[in-house]
Amino acid sequence: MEKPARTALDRDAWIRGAVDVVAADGMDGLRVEVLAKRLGVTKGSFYWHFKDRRDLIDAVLDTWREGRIRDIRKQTAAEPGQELAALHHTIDVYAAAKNRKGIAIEAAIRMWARQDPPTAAVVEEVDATRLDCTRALFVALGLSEAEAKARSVLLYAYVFGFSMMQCGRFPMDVAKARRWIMERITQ
Amino acid sequence: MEKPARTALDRDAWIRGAVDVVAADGMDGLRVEVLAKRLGVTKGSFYWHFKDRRDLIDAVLDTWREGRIRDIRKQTAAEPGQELAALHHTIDVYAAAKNRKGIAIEAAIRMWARQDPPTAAVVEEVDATRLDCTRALFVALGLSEAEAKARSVLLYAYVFGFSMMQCGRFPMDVAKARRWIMERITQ
DNA sequence: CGCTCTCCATACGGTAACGTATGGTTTGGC
DNA sequence: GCCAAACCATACGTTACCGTATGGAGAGCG
Repeated sequence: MEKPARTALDRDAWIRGAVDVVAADGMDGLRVEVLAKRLGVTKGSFYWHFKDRRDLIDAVLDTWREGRIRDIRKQTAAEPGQELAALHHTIDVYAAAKNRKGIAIEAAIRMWARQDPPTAAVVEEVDATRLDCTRALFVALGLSEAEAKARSVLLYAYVFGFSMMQCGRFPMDVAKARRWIMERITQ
Repeated sequence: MEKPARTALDRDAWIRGAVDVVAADGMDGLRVEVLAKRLGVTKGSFYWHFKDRRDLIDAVLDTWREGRIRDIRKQTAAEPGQELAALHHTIDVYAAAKNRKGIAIEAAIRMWARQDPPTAAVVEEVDATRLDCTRALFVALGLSEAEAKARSVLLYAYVFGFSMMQCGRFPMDVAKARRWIMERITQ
């Protein structure tokens, strides 16, 4: 009868390709015919799997939201006594240079959210989840609710903000600064 | 003979309109014919004042760079003894909700810089200037070079990052958190 | 008045992309 | 072997936008 597995797989292939394009060119750069060419097919295939371009965008957003929420829950699931290490690890993972693609997607989606309310809602959910996860870690370390929340905000603001900055012409010891900042946020 | 005043003025009017569009729709949304309609003229006028669309983008970038550099120098020009107040004021100005348009332009240009090396160079110059200005304030407050640089990075990363976050679904006392964070950065 | 220079409108050809319609190819079930 | 469903290619009409070519209106000046 049906083959939802294969269908789901092919739809996922489109979504994966779309995510790559978004990372490289932003949501505005996500074009049906361009993506089709990238995947070696024509848009006849696209309009079989998706209603229209908006349908693809929504699918990308859903995938992103679920992945980010699953990820932050995993990163912040610390054994008692390992909360500080989990915080350090979280900062490292999100601010890491190896995460260039993830950062690009974050930026693209947040930019797109400025003109698309549904996307803004998704970003809001992801941010709330992330903030709450690190808040819980800070609370477990003995801080007050208010300070735990403030530190969480500072943590993510730093991570996102640093990824948007171009420090190439500002001479400094990056590793040293990073260590100092991490201490400042977590201790 | 010539009337550089009027010509410069009209070119500036195009640039001002372009900046508005960039703030609202990003650099990809900056379209010659759309902007012309916004300004109540046709693109015949545009191609009189500009060589092509790229010429307009470069003009927008130049205007932005000069404005940002002039602005940060003004914000951080503190009398001796007023350095801490200047730092607080700088954070307030850049992170202020009243500065929504400025923040939108920052985000749009930084997004565009990801795919446009000349823009990346402009962003790099602006960032280096800003970082150096606050670095000088921290040094004037008696901190070491290394710590002054680290604090500057944290300061701007926080400002930019916070502007990209959607904290609507994260319940907290925003004013209180902001005060805590500001203390954490400057003291 | 007539000339020139500035500034803009109109008209054009070309490209890219959207979404639809329709037909062709493969594949699993009978 | 045949049918139907899944999947994709092709062709089409439409819109938006780029950049160019060309003409025209108005201002300043002799």
